[in-house]
This record gives sequence, structure tokens and C-alpha cells, in this order.
Amino acid sequence: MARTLTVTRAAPTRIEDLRRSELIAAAHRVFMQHGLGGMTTKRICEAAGMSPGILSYYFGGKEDVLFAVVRMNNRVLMEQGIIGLRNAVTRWDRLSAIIAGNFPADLFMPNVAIAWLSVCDASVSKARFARLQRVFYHRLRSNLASVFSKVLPPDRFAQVALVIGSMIDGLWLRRATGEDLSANTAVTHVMMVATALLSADERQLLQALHAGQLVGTDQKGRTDQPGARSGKPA
Amino acid sequence: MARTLTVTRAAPTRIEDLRRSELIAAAHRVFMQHGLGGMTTKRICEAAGMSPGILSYYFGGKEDVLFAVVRMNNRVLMEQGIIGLRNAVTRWDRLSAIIAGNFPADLFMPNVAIAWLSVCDASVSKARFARLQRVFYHRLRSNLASVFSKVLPPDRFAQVALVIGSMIDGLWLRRATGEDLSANTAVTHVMMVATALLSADERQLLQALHAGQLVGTDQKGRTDQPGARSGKPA
DNA sequence: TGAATTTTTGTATATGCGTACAAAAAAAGA
DNA sequence: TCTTTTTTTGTACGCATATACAAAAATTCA
Repeated sequence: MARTLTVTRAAPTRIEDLRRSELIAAAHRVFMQHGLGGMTTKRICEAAGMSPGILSYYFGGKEDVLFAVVRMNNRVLMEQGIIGLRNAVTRWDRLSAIIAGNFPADLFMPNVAIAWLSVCDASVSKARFARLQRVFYHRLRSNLASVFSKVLPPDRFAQVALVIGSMIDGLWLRRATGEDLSANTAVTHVMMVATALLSADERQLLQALHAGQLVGTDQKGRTDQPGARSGKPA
Repeated sequence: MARTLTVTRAAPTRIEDLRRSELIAAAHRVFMQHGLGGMTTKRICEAAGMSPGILSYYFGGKEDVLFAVVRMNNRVLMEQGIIGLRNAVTRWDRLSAIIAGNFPADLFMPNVAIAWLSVCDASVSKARFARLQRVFYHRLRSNLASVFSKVLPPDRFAQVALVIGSMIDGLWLRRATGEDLSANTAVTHVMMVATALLSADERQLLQALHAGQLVGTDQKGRTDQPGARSGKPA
């Protein structure tokens, strides 16, 4: 069905995949604008310029569409994160890229934040979505590990990763409530926290080795701008 | 109507307020268990042991009930926060009490977190709820100000307050997704961040005055336990 | 007790939703 | 061109919900 197995060995009827993509894109738009609650089948089909019944022809149901939307969204974010990470050389650049990858300037807006919030809400009852969420968190964690794992002991890393992850989520949530907050300041705040936490470790480590050498490590001065510092912390 | 204006000048028929309270309490229970989406009028009345139609007799509609529930919840949290703050003497005790007040051990659970999440979700379209949310945030901010305002310059305080607030929200969100996290560790993590941020200021301040005296201020050692340290940071 | 009022019940109505499906239209193949 | 398959349409059904409301029950008052 929907596949041509005759003379031409050509790929499966492309119109099928095309329609699916169009519907997913339309659903994505509706989702971003009206949130999960306002994402009705009628609106989706309308946004795609198709008839209301088309959805059950190309998808098993509405949940399948939503799943595809979230999946697509995550994939895009991850890909953007990867290309951001390619250009980073120092550890701090890498950290900065990871954080910034979680705050795309064009997406860090109330509508998007609210939409993402309602997915979190739905994730608790739908196992598929919870799994997607977990994959996303895991990706963040392993990205952070690539920065910190050789600098911090495992349990300390777990703390730092939880703090950074929670801050990212928390700032998105604040954005959802309409707080006046730019993607840049969000990144800045997370980097500020990371810096503060790491320099605490730094001092603790140095103190454990030899007391009194602390001032020397800090002589470069301190700014909260993520990019202002390119040396590794330890 | 519903008031006795005859011989006895007694207060308005108390049964009215009683029923209202019962319904609010029932709605609160249903809300915590089934989330916003699962909070139907039928379930509320059922949980209150009343007939399905009673709700439109005592309330204008379902939204009024939800509003009352959220309002009650906020009031309880604020009152608990106040009594926690009464026993605090040092600045760190106060900060600890404020943070701990945002993570009641018996409420820091997925169900509650999810319920609270769905209210955030609904807040964006219903102005009344957004206002409630803003009041809540404002309370946190002014509580934090009572700790930090004399130690930090205003703009720096704004940063710290945003970080702490976001972390609180973020940890609740993580809890909503089922992350294994106790109220105690949540408090610990927030305190850890606050400590790190504050000691950054501390060092910066001291550095600005005289270089080289840093080690002396840190001689007491550092633990991340909130209660382990009772001296003020600056 | 008996009448008046308050409170509760149960149901009826309207609305909005997701989904299935038969019929129509379009496209492809011979 | 005619037939077969694919794609689209529009509608209809079932389900769940919030709300309104008339009737019944309980309570209050004289």
C-alpha cells in the first residue's frame, strides 16, 4: 500500500511522505501558537490547507502527529547544538556552546516556552513522550560530561549537571510566564552559575594541595560574559 | 439570598462557606491526583461526596473553583514560609528558610509538581492566574531582598534573585518529570548555588579592597550543607 | 405541626473533540 | 479512452465535558 512495486523501482510514493511532513509542519505551527490544548485536528488540517479528515489517513491519530512534532523539534535542536559545538575549541567555548544551544534566540519566546511546558505536562502520562524527554536530558548530560568529566569527580559532576539542567528549565519556565528575558541574558546567567560553581571547586582543589596560591589563579580578573574567558578553569 | 436577616443577626449562613470550602478542598485533592486536565466537575463533586450539579450552585463555574484552589494553596505556602522565617536569626538561616519554604518535603512529589506545572500552563491565557503567579514571584523576590539587599548592589541582586528563582522552578520541573530528587537535596543544590554566587561576590569585593587576604576569609572550610555555616557571607 | 425557604439531586442540553468511513475526485496505467 | 489505484473530501458517529434547571428533599421558622 502506498508503495510502487511495479516497473520503476523508485522509492515509496513521495507524496505520502510529503503530506506527512506538511502536516507535521502545520501541527508544529499550530502547536507553537495555541499550545497543546489548542492543537486540534481541525486547526492542524486547516493550517496545512487540507480537509479535516485527512489526518486519520496519514496518521494513526493525533498523538502520533504530536509525537512526530516533538521528535522533529528535538532533532533540529540537537543538530543545531552539534554544529555549535564543532566550532568550540576550549572547554569554556564548549560549555558556552552547549548552554547557548539550549536558548536559540529566535525560539526563546513565551509561545514556544508555553508549548514546551505543555509537552512536559503531557509527558507524565504518555510513556513515549517521557522517553523522548529522557533522551533529551541525557544528551545534555553527556554534552556537559564532555566538558567536566575530567575536571570533576563523578558525584560532584552530577550536582553541577543537575544545577545547570535545572537552571535551563527554570529560565524557560520563567520565560513562559512572560518574564522579560532575552536568550542572551539567559545564557549569561547559566554561565555565571557555572563559573561560580567551578571556581568554588577550583579553590577547594588548590586549597587541598597548597594553601596560599589562590590569588595567583584568579589574577586574570573575572567577568560574567561567557566568551570573555577562554582558558580552562583547572 | 443565603443570608438570614431576621431575628438572629447571626453571620451569613455558614453552610454556604462550609460547602464552598469542602468543594475547594475536594477540587484540590482531585487536582493533585489527576492534574488540571483530569480535574472534571464530576470528579470534584464525587470527591466531595456531593451531587454533580452542586458545583454550579456554589460557584460560577469550574474556573472559579480552580482559582480558589490555587489561591488557597498559595496562602498556605506563604503562611508556612512566614513561620519558617520567624525562627531564623542569621542571614543564612533566613535564606535557608526561604529556600526550604519552596520545597515542602511532603509536597515535593511528581503529582504536585505536575499539577503546579499545568497551572503555569493555564496562567498564560487566564489573566487572573497570571496575576496570582506574579504575586507569588514577587513574594519570593522580596523575601530574598530581605537577605541580600544590604549585601549586594541592586543589579547584582536582580541577577542572584533570578538565578535562585529559576533554580527553584527548574528543580520542581525536574521533579515533575519523575527525576529522583528529595526536597532536601533540592534545597541543598539551591543553597550550593547561592553560596557559590555569594562567595564570588565576597572575593571580588575583598579583591577590590586589598589583594591577598582571601585565604583568611575562607579558613572555616566549606561544606555544601545549608545549615553547616551560620555566619553571614560578608 | 405546617408553611416557607434553603439546599441538594438528577438530568437535560449544548458544545467541542477525535476518529472512521463512504463517496468523490484525481492520478496513473494500459 | 477506459480501468484501476491513489488521494482527498465532507460528514456522521461516539464520547466526554461544563453548565443550567426543574423537581425533590431537607431545613428553618412561626
